[in-house]
Amino acid sequence: MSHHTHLVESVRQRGYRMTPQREMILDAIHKEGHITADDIYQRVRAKSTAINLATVYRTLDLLKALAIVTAIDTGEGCVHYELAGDQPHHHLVCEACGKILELDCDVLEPLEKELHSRYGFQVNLNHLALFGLCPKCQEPKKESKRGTKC
Amino acid sequence: MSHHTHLVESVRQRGYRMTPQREMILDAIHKEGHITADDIYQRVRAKSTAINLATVYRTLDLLKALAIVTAIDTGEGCVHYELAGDQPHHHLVCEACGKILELDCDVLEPLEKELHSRYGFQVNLNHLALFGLCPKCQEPKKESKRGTKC
DNA sequence: GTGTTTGCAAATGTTTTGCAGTGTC
DNA sequence: GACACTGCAAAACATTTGCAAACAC
Repeated sequence: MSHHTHLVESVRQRGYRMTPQREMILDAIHKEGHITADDIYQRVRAKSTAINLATVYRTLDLLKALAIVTAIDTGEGCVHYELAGDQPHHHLVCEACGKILELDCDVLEPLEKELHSRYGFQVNLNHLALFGLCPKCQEPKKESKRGTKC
Repeated sequence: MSHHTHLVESVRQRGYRMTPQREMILDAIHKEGHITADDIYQRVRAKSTAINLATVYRTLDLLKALAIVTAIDTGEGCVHYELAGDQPHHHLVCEACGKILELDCDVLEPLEKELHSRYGFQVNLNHLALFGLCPKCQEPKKESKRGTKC
C-alpha cells in the first residue's frame, strides 16, 4: 500500500483524473523528497515505460496549481519539486558538492519581520533555497565542475 | 565621456582586449543596473549592429570571472547581471509586478550568523534574490501572466 | 603578425505545446 | 461514451560551442 493515498485522493476529489502516470509521479516525489522533473521521469521509467517527460511536466504544473507540490529553483538551471504538505522549510544548497540540507522555517522568521517593517515587502520564504558551503566543503578546494547540469 | 572608464581599464589591465562590443556591454550594464543578457543585446543593438548574442554571453562570462559583474538568478528562467563593484546587496523581486527592490546587506547579517552557528553552513548571500509582494501589489489581485519569460 | 575576440550557425538542455489517440470516470 | 490525459514529435527559450574571419595589441 502506498503512503501517498491521501494525495491521490486529493487530486481525484478536486475533479481531476487519477492515472497510473500521475500516481507514479506522486510516488516518486513522495519517496525522493526533493527531485527534478527529469529525475522523476528516470525513476518512473525504471518501473514502467508508460511515461513521458512531457507528462511529467504537465503533471507537475497541475500539482503546483493544486498546491500539492512546490517548485524550488536551486539556480542549477533546473527546478526541484517537493510535496507542499510538509511544513514550509528551506534549503541550504552546497555550491561545492551539491548536497541539499534542510532548515526549519523559524530560522528565517526574524528576517521576514524585518523585511516587512523596514521595506513593507511581504516576502515569500516558503521553500527557499540558499547557497553556500556545507561544513564538509568549507576547506578551500578546487572549483566544482559541472558536467550535466542536473 | 563614459562613466565606466575604470571598468574598461580594469579589463585591459588584466590582459584582456577591449573591443567596442565589450565596451558597449559594460556601458549597458552600468546604465541599467540589473539587466539580462538579452536586454544587453537589445540595448547595444539599438546603437550598433556589430553585436551578437553569443558575444554578450561570452563577455558576461569573462566579466563574471574577473569579478566585474555578478549574476543574479531571479528565478524567472533568465539570469540578471549587475556590476559587482557596488557594495553587496540583495534583491526583493515582486512576484506580481516583477519590480526589483534592493536591500542592504546588513539586513541579512543576523541570518548569516545563525546559519553558521546552528548548522555550520557558510552561506553565500551576496546578491541574493528573495521573492514576495512589493507594497503596491499586496492587495489580492489576479495572477500575473507571463508572456515571454524575460 | 599573432593570438584574442567576433559572428554565424548549429547544438545544447530544460521546458512547453499541438494534435491525434487512449483510457478514466 | 465524453472529455481529460497521454505520447510523440516538434517548437520554444536561454545558453553554449565550433570554426573561420576579423581586429586589438
